[in-house]
Amino acid sequence: MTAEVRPASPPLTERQEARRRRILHATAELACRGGFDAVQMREVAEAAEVALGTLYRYFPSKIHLLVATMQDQLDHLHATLRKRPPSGAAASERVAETLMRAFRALQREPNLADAMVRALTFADRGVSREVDTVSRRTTAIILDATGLEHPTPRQLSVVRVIEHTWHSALITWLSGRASIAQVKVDIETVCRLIDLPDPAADPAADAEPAGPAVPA
Amino acid sequence: MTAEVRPASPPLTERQEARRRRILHATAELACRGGFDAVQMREVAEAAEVALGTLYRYFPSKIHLLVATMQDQLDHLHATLRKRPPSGAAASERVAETLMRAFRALQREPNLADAMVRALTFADRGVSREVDTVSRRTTAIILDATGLEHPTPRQLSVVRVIEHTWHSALITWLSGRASIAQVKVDIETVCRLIDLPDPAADPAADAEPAGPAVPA
DNA sequence: ATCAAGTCTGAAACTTGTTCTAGATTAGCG
DNA sequence: CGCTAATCTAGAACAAGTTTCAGACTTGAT
Repeated sequence: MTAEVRPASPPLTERQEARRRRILHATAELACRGGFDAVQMREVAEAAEVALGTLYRYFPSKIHLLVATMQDQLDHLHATLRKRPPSGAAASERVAETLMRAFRALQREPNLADAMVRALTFADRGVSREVDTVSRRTTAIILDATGLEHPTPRQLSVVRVIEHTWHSALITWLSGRASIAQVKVDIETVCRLIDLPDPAADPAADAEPAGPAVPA
Repeated sequence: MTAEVRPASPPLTERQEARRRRILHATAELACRGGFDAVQMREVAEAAEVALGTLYRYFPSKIHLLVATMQDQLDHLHATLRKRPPSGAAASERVAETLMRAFRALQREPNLADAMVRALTFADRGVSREVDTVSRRTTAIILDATGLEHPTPRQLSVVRVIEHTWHSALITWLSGRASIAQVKVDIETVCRLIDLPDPAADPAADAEPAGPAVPA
């Protein structure tokens, strides 16, 4: 619950970049077998061949580490998705298709998914910045799928709702409380919101347009 | 990650019931100042005047304890809500009104909300049963607000999506990444799904109707 | 090449959730 | 009442996240 060293990351040397990569790689490795609990800081440090203190210098907590891993994986995913854009006619279909593709990717490594998603939702205020980065990337993926160039505030809210559903549905699946089929139905259900017309004037829609409300 | 003693709870003696109450009360107390981190098992035990081992006999983990606390609070809430049912004309308005009332209740004790919600989303498979109870109570509250007597599978999916949004929006608020106004907009946005007509035939809608998919 | 500042290592210590043990208490029953 | 099984207590012990520290190593600038 400490650590304040964000104000613009100083450029890393090559060896440092390599260490960072080794750490993230070891983390994903351990997460793939065993999930959240199997990612133990001492083991990550050992597998990445860095001292425990160094691991904590790079990632100030286990949660930071796993959220950073998620950022990493999201980058891969976004790149993959760009290569073959969704094919549906309606925006809602394209978004649902995109999310189901992401879902299938997560199903391939359910333990890794477990580790990343649990970290994401367990993160407290100290990890706001990093969680927000993940959220912005997810938003970007969804907006890409909609094809919208200049989304209205209402549409942004719809995208947020889709993201909420996405995260929470993942959790219920990971904790064994919902089936894959149910997640699919829920995603398709929420995506229907996209195609709804914007009501002309709704004063509630643009209270606090976007951007996080992170306190100093 | 052990403990299997659910198959019908044996009736508790009076003293046991009292202990259970003391524990839940102490938990809520500690949670109110300090949130999730302030609920420390040793402190709960001390405040409730039971031994640590006894605390663990009643609630096999901190997560179980906090989820049970949430069940407790939900009961209060549901009772309160029944007294003054929502007044909106459309089902979507009534649900939004109900959830916003619940939200305002949580705002009164944000630390307690933090403890309960974090526990809920962090819970792993070992807590499925208890989390599912909370989920069913939440569903009941929402269905009450809709006024629907015999919801269709599609409508149940909508209710699940609303629940997803509710949980996830709470998390973003608790972690300081969304304002109260944003949560309000998101809730109102997702509630618009309720008033959508049921498309006549959608084969996806009734794959795996309801009920948790908890493995033995 | 050399010095200062910053970084990395290894190891121990500390915190808090969880488990375990031995003995005291309690509850139900004949 | 007296017995037995279950429950409760106090406290130690263990596990994993986090912090700390002394000393070795790098880096960058002179």
